[in-house]
Amino acid sequence: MKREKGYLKQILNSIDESSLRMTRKRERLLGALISSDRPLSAMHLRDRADLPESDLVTVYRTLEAFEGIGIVQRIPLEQSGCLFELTKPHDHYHHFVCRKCHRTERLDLCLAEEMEKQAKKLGFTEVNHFMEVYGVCEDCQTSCD
Amino acid sequence: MKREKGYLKQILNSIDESSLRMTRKRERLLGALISSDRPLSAMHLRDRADLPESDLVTVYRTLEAFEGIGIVQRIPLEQSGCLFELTKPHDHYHHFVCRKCHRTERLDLCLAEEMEKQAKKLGFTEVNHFMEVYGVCEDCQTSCD
DNA sequence: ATCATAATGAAAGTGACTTTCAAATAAAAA
DNA sequence: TTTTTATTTGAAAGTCACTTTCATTATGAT
Repeated sequence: MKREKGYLKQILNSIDESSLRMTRKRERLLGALISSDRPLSAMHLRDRADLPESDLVTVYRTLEAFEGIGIVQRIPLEQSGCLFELTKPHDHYHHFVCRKCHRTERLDLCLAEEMEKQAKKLGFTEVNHFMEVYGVCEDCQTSCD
Repeated sequence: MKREKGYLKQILNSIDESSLRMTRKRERLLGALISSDRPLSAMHLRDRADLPESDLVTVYRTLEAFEGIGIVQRIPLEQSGCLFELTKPHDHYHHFVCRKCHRTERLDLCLAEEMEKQAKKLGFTEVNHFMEVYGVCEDCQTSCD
């Protein structure tokens, strides 16, 4: 998960330009997102940000707010739940997700344009898309269970 | 949602070849799937099959069983829940899904091969993928809410 | 410092399944 | 046809991942 130069500055700018208030908790959560080299669940992010157990609700609200201003992307998991990752503002990615350990790799492939074209032909608006690939990563193949 | 000729016979064969027992409830549910021209939720399918409210659990179990033998596909919705549709055995499709009315259109586009190739390069096995496009269909654009 | 707006915390609520386990029923075997 | 065996069902409780409510507190623009 390589990040471009200037990436963080862009993220901070997005926050500044939004109406979001930067509280201590949000700073910690942002730090947790920045420090992680992979998408994490809300619960893992709460732990990584050293927030108390009861703050899960704040984590969800903050992630939703960050998603709203385009600096966080949500990766749906196969059965339920999702992971969150920091993105270059308003960018988006697709992933390979290990269904055992939830390790992810970015997929350098996106059909956005082709799909939007087809969607428009069918009369759909406000189009977005999900495309994720699930499998079992190398490490998990050898471990039993 | 055009269905090929011989489609139903293939589905019945799949059931015969499986270890699934064909009960009255399963027949009704299969009928509900066959008679619908679009993917439906478990609840809608229960209603369309005229099964009592309490039989939702049976509907889920049957859909899971049908999915297991490859004659039903699950279409995840954006926020939570999913729709189910009958498929040619072991085939799969991608969709445009209206996020208001859940009307779906098939998308004649799939990156399976390209993705599987990339997945293998990264060491992933047991790969599958999900790719759905969400938007608002023509009918829902004019209705308020 | 004031104040309008936004964020937080505790607790209850929600939706969509999923599990448990005993009772009923299919299909296979005798 | 009658057993036998495995599968299916039904009712009820449980689970998971959030989401809402609402009173309290904090932020940041003026």
